[in-house]
Amino acid sequence: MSWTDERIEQLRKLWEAGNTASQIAEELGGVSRNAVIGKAHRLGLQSRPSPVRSAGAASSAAPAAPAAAAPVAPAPVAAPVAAPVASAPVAAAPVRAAPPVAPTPTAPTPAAAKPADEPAPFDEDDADTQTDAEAAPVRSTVREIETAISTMPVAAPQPVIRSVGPGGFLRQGPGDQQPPATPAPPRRLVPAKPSSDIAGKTGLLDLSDKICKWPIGHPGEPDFHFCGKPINPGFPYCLDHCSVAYQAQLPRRDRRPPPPLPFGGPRVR
DNA sequence: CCCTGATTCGC
DNA sequence: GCGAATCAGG
Repeated sequence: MSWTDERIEQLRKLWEAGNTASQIAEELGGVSRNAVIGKAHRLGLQSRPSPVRSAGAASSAAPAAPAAAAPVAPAPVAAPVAAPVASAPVAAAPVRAAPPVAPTPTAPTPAAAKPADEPAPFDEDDADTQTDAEAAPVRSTVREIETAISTMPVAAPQPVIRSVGPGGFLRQGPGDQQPPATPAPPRRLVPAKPSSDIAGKTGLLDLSDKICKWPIGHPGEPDFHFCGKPINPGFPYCLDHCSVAYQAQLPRRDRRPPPPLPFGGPRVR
C-alpha cells in the first residue's frame, strides 16, 4: 500500500482526532502502526504525549513548545504530603467543613491540567469528504470520550493512605481523629486456643532455641507441630533431624538422577 | 505482559 | 520516503 493523497488525508484527520497509531493503521489497512507513526512524523503532524518523550528531551520534534503554551499554573510543589488529610476526598462523608485555613494558594491541582492544544472541533472545509468516512469519526469520538473519562481529574483522588486491618476497619493516620466510619467488631484470625489435635505437642509458641524446630506436618494442617526434642547443640534440630537436614554431598557420579518433574519441567522459552 | 509514540537506520 | 526494529514510559 502506498500513501495516496486520500490516505494521507485520512491519516491526518484520524491522527489529529486523537486516534492511536494502531487504530489509524487498522482503519487505513495495509499499513502497520509503525508506518503510521513514521508517516505522521514525516508529515510533521503534531506529536502527542508519548511515554518516551517525557524523560529525555524534546529533541527534534515539538516545535509547539508546551512549556510556553501551557496555561497550567506553575504550581510550586505545594507540600504533596500535607495536603491529603485536609482535602482528602476519600473521606467523602463526615469531613466537617474545612476550617478557614490560611489562604493557602494551592495550585488548581488537577483540573487545570488541560491539553495544550485543543483539537480543532471540526474542519468545516472537509465536511463533504465526511461521507465516505462515517464510521471512523464515530469511533474516534467514542475513544476520545473514553480517554477523556479515564483521564478525568475526578477519578484521581485517593491520597489518604489508610491500611485495612483485620475485621475490615481502617487504620488511621496520626492526625486522623475521626473514628472509623464503620467500626467492625474485631475478629480473630486464629483460634484462641490451640486445637486439641496438637495438645501436648510442640506448637509454634513452645519453640525455643533449646528444642528441635523440625516441623511435623504442614502449616495449616490441624495437627501441625514441631519435633520438640532437645537440639543437637549448635543446630536448630535434634540429632535425628540434623541428619536429615544436613547431608554430605555425594560426588556427582554417585548421585541418583533426580526424578522427572511432575509437569514436564520448567518452561523453556 | 500489554499498550503507547519516538527514533533509528537499512532499504 | 518508507517502515521494521528498537527504545522507553505507562
